[in-house]
Amino acid sequence: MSPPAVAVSVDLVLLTLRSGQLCVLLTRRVGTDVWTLPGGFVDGDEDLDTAAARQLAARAGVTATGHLEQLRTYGGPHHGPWISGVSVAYLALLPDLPDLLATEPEPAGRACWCPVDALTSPPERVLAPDHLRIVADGVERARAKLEYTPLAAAFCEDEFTLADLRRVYEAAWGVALDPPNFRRKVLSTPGFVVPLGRRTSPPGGGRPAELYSRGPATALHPPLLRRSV
Amino acid sequence: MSPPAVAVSVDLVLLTLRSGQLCVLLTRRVGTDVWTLPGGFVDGDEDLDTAAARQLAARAGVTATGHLEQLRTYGGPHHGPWISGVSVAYLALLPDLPDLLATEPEPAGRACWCPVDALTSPPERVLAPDHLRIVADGVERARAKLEYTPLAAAFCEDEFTLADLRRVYEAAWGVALDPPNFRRKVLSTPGFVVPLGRRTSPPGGGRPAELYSRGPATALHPPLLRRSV
DNA sequence: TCAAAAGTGTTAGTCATACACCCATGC
DNA sequence: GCATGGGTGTATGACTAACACTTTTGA
Repeated sequence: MSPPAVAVSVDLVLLTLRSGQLCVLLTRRVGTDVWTLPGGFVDGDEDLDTAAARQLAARAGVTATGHLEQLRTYGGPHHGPWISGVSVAYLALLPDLPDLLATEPEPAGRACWCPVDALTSPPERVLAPDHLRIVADGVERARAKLEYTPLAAAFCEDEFTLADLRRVYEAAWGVALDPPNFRRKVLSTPGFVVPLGRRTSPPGGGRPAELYSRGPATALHPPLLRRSV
Repeated sequence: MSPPAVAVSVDLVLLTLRSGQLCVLLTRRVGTDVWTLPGGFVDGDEDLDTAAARQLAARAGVTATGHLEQLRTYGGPHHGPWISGVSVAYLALLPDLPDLLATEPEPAGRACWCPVDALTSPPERVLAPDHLRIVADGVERARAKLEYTPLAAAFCEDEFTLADLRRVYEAAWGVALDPPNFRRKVLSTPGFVVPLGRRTSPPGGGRPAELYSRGPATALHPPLLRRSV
């Protein structure tokens, strides 16, 4: 007997930082008020990772910058009306893309960056419940990975200051970090960031900050624990 | 147009500790010398998690004890001959099951616990390359999760001593841990283990050790870092 | 009585935290 | 000058690592 075949789709949890808030990209289904994650079906001849990268390029116009990883697979008859068959969720961390809504193919008003805090307690924007679960998993994964990987830099531009990096942690964790200690911690972690030898002036005055780019490390030793900076 | 449909299977990375070695359950394909992970197709009307639990019960005769979580999903045309369509891998951590080979439905010689070190450098047992990748991902996930979750206890029986727990870490990480410091670390982590008030004698003499059971914690604060016990 | 394993005590070194202070720029 | 933010110094406290030592069993 031949095995049962089901449709496989890829859904993206696209996270970025806008105005100090962690935001996720949502799209509105045609003719409804229901917001969902961007995504689409996997082509028959492409890899899952390839399908996710294709969706990311189509939705955000991004290929090189940022980070993309598989999050989790959801599926089965109990996962709600918006997941049919099996859904492979991917998590992407991107720097702020101010011109995103202009470059994507969706008409205006059909996609938006929504602060993740606005999805819960009480929700200011209604998301399909199965997709809400996926967003929660993605946010939790991102928050956890900030601790022991250098992924915070994926939220920054290619060149960034340590204050930029610190603001990523502060926005994602909702805590205030001590700038001097944060600086020491990051610089003492091999391969986290590499200094560029140039400086940039902060808006509104203040001493120019050194510029850094992402380092070669894939894990942080020691980790930057949430309660220890 | 209707979306392309593919077959979805669930594959299990079943880890346990045997004689102080981290081992994975492998099955041999009929009429070949190729070893693969146990698994099977997902039924049309069942959840992915349900399908994984069903496979686990069928393969190891286990339902209550141990830990089962989704690992990752593999798929696409470039993932080798042994994955057709999409494969959702699950990771299970189990206590040593001495009677496993007797209770499973496979005939003798068709399934075995294989030390994970015997799969690499140089391999003593040949595993399908795509499945080797899945095993590596599962082992890495397990090793990492020992640091910041109480999952080490999933490798132990329902009642265990701190020495049992310590041997899990030592086997998984390949390091020797200082028993006094390990004891202090575990007992000072709230919810990791709960004392039962009873004791058991170690084989071959020695002071009886206190018995513990798994605690309610789902994460370790602070984590039990690999280089810090 | 000896070996083995559990458990306690202790100390030196390391690291995190908090905060005082200095530097460099815009206004 | 003064506000603002970047960056350095430093002392206190907490925690880790290493190991000496005691306890309790089997042989």
